[in-house]
Amino acid sequence: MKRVNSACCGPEGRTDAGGKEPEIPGQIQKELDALGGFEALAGRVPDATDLEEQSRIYHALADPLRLTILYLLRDQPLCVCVINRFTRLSGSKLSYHLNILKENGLIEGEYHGNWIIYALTDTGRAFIR
Amino acid sequence: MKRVNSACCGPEGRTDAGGKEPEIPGQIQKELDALGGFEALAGRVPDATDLEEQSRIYHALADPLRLTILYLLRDQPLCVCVINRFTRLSGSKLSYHLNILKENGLIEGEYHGNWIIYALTDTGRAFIR
DNA sequence: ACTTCATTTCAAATTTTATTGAATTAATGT
DNA sequence: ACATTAATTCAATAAAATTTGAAATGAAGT
Repeated sequence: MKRVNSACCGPEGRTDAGGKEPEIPGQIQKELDALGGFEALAGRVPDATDLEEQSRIYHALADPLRLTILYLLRDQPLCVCVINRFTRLSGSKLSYHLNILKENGLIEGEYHGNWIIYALTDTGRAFIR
Repeated sequence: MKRVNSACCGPEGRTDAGGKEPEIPGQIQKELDALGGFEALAGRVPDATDLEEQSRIYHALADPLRLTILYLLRDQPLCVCVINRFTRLSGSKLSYHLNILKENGLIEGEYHGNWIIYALTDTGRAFIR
């Protein structure tokens, strides 16, 4: 890791005499204060529900196989059979990954006769260029 | 983004020794043909390297704690000490998550005197609005 | 050199996620 | 009702990610 300016930005005089909290370097403290101080940090972070929703979607996207499926569906809906014929996965494995994509709102599936046809949702489409 | 015929036909074989491919529903087959047939599917899927890179980034984003850190860094760089004071995580746990964000190019850190100051990279910023 | 502070690294334990193969459901046709 | 095909579900296992606490590192001050 790059190391820079060892002398410059120490903590300036503020002592936290009884304090157990770690010191904060002066430059950071200054920028923090300019933006409303430590307390204002909370306002920049989405609430827990929101963060969990976001991270669930990212988790669904975090696998090359699942991304492959999404790209396959980019231009047209497909039955599981075509996806399977392309990926050569075992049925249960493919089903497992399709389900993760579905549960997290990236694809949706619908029976058409004997087959299930999967298609990207709008959410899914937003991630596939 | 590069799209190349690579993700197809991986090492996982389906045990289909009888050699009979599953049927494809007529409507899907028609749409498939209109877009170049089954063979053209490969061209719509990025190559394996590309997919892995994408999924590594999504994995880094797939955790509420790590998203929290990214949002904290949205408006200014911060030392580990401030992030820690906000999140109240153990040092090693925080370090673990910072490292995942760093390894995947979402943040970068640099020593300033006694502290390490982390900041969003351009890549990281692209995901935090 | 020694001490302290901020942070990281390591190894072991725990938790979560993914893979496998067998069994099951759903739809269609006979 | 029975057989066939498409796809899912289940339970067990394997693999990967996360958490924990202790020890190590790097920088600055005494």
